[in-house]
Order: sequence, then structure tokens, then C-alpha cells
Amino acid sequence: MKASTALDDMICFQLYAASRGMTALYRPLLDPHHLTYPQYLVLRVLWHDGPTSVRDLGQALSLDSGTLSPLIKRLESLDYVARSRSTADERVVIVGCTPAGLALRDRIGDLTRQLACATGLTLDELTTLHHLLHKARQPRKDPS
Amino acid sequence: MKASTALDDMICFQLYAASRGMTALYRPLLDPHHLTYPQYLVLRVLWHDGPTSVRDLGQALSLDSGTLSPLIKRLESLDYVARSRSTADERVVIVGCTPAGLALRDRIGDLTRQLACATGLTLDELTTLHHLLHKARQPRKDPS
DNA sequence: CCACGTTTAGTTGTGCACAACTGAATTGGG
DNA sequence: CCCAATTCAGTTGTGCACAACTAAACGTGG
Repeated sequence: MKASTALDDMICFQLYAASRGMTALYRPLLDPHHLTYPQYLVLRVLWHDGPTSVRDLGQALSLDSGTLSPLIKRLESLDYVARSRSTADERVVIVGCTPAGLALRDRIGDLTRQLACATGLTLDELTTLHHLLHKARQPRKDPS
Repeated sequence: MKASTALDDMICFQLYAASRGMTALYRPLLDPHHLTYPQYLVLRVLWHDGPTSVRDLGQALSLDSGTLSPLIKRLESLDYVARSRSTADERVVIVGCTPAGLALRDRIGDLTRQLACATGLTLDELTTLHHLLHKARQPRKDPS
């Protein structure tokens, strides 16, 4: 039993630690496919939405091109995704899965369901947690 | 109203996004003191517990020396902390606040209370969220 | 038409996260 | 006492996160 520090009372630290803990749970499941957790998230979007612009990926993940560009380049070198310029707007780069990227979907399976159990929370608790996190992410309605 | 993606259903993504969002809220408050969020967490531990070994800091924050050593070096170059070797065990490095580091505590104030409001959650919701995150961080009691 | 502001991806630089490793100090078994 | 295993802090290398910037493509007002 170790003495508790002030950190235990900080909700922001709990978030920070829980988030890192969760990606640590994913790591051994993603490693065999040479994927990181953020790369897996990008693939989830592509699996769900089909070919997507870098801009829309950024919107979905709350990430900017500074993070996504090199990440996508690594996914490309793994032959999981491919890049192409939009013909309608030459500025836009469309990212789509390769056949290998699509095949990965079946090989990986539903990690989320698998790992939700690993947290030791009940289904009710997970639902509540999900709801609260989603709510906390909404920007303030500035009541000034 | 944008189409929801599969990500919205992933509790792990909500954690990941909420954690980054929270540190983004801290950033403008910490920037004037040239602090990052993890550096602020280290100072919180030192303020609460006094001089602490790198090992114990790592335990409190769930971080290893690979992350902490350069971070502490940066805090040292800001003159917020100082390092010293334990006389009892020459392997152990003790990190303690400098006078400037202690003074910072009053200059910064209680950011946590300030920012909890910024989430738009009620006090009850914050309590529940805190409880669930803390519970989720406990390692499994391996029911096999 | 065209100069100017905006949008889009990408690059550069800094700092965190973590695996793998190094080397010194300590501890424990024989 | 001595040597093998362990502990501790630090270094190296890779990848993410984000600010600041660049350059090309687009769109519009004049």
C-alpha cells in the first residue's frame, strides 16, 4: 500500500494515465502487425468510411497534418494504405486502403470489444464512462 | 452535423482524445511559465511529497527513466528543480524543488479546479468519471 | 484576367512515451 | 570475501503531438 499523492485527486492525471494504460493494452495486439495505436485508429476510419482525405482524417482524429503526414507515410511503406491526389482539387490527398490493408481488418478482429473486458469495468460502467468522456470532449458553450 | 465514424464508439479513442484535449486546456496556462503538462505533473509531486527519487517519481506518474531523465534535465535548466545523489545509495538521484520551483506553486494556483469547470461536466459527473478512470487503471486480478 | 487571401499537405523543430540498452552501485549466495 | 544477479539512472532510437512555417492549388473581388 503506497502513500497516495496529490495526483490521485487530479481528474486530468487520471485521464492521462488511463489513456496511456489503454494504448499499452493494445500494443502487444498490434505489434505483430507492425502497427502503432494511432496508425490503427487511422485504419479504423478507412475501414469504416472508405478512402478519406487527410483533412477528414484529421477532423475525425483531432490531429493535424504535422502528425498525420508522416504517420500515413509509414502506413504506406507497410503497404496498408495508398495515397492519391484528388482530380477535382489537386490540393487534396486521398488515403485509401490497399488490399493488404483491407485484409488486415479480418486478421485483427475486434480488439475494442476484446480490450474493454481487460479494464475490469462492467458494461454499465463502460457505458457511463463513454458517455462522460464524450461529453467532456465537447467544447464549452462559452457561458462567459 | 458530421457523419459519425466508428471511432465515436471506441472507449479507448474517447480516452485518447479526452486526454489530449485536457492537456490542450492546460497549455495556455502553463506556457507563460515555460512548463509542459508532464513537467507540471512532476512539480505537483515534488510540491506534495518534497524531494523525491527518480524511481518514486516514475512510480507516481507511471513513467520510466527514459522519459523522466530528459524531462527533469529541462526542469533543471529552468531552475525549478535540482538534482542530488543520495548518500546512502549512490545509485539514487533525489530531485527537489529550488526556491523558484516552490515559488511557482503560488504563482500558478490551482489549475485543476479551474479547468474542471472548463469541461462542462457537473460535480457529480466529475466524481463518477474520476472513480471510473481510477478503477479502470487498476491491473486485472487475472480471473484467467 | 489577376492579385490576394484561403485551404490543403507537407516539413522542421521541440518535447513526450517507450523499448532496448549501458554502466555504476548494491545485494545476496556460496 | 567474491562473483553473479539486481537495481537505478541515463542514453539511444523510433514514433506520436503540436506549433510554426512553406508551397502549391484554389476562389474571389475588382
